[in-house]
Amino acid sequence: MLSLQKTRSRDARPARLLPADFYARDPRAVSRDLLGKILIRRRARKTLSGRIVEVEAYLGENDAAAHAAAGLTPRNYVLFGPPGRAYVYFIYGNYFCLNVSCEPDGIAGGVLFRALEPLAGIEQMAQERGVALKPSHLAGLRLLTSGPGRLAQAFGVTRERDNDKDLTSSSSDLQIVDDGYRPARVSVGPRIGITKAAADPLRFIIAGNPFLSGRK
DNA sequence: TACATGATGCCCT
DNA sequence: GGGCATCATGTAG
Repeated sequence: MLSLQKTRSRDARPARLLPADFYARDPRAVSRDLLGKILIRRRARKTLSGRIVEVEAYLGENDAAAHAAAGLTPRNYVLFGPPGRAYVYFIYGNYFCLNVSCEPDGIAGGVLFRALEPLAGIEQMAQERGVALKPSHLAGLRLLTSGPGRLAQAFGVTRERDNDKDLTSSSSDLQIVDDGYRPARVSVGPRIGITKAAADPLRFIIAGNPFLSGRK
């Protein structure tokens, strides 16, 4: 049986807000370095947070699977803009997906958040997801943030509310911070749910983490 | 447990 | 009008 909260930091080290230059790099490098960082949604009543355990890199206009491959459009302009901004898109008529823009301003690239390990605000996440939660039950917790559509819903992410939001601003209600945690082992494999460029190893995971997306 | 399928709406051609 | 960086549910084994 896997223990819960495998990645909860024991350190008292204060969390550091990731700056824009962290994202102003190749999405593959950003992806690897985002594993283990913490996504935070600050709300009036409660703060939600989750450890990043699975991401995918989407490259520029030469990546056939990337939205940027279509060239600059009203939908995907954030990918071409400054680094560290939220790119949110609507998919399959039901779900939003959250990305962060990479590369310097003018160059396209992004990272898709595919799975988090819930850390704080779990009751609120369950409410957003509309799931009845049995406390400390792993199968139930996995339903909250194990998948890109799920984590966006759990964190209340929408295109209207969050698209083009600056994740590197200290005044932002959506941020990514480093609390000093470092993954024991990172694995890389093919991206999920795509047909073009499907073989490229651009999916990055914390190996063995119980909150990865997909069936167990 | 594994796989197939329907729901659902926006964007781009 | 086709396709889509998904998820929940149903059915078969």
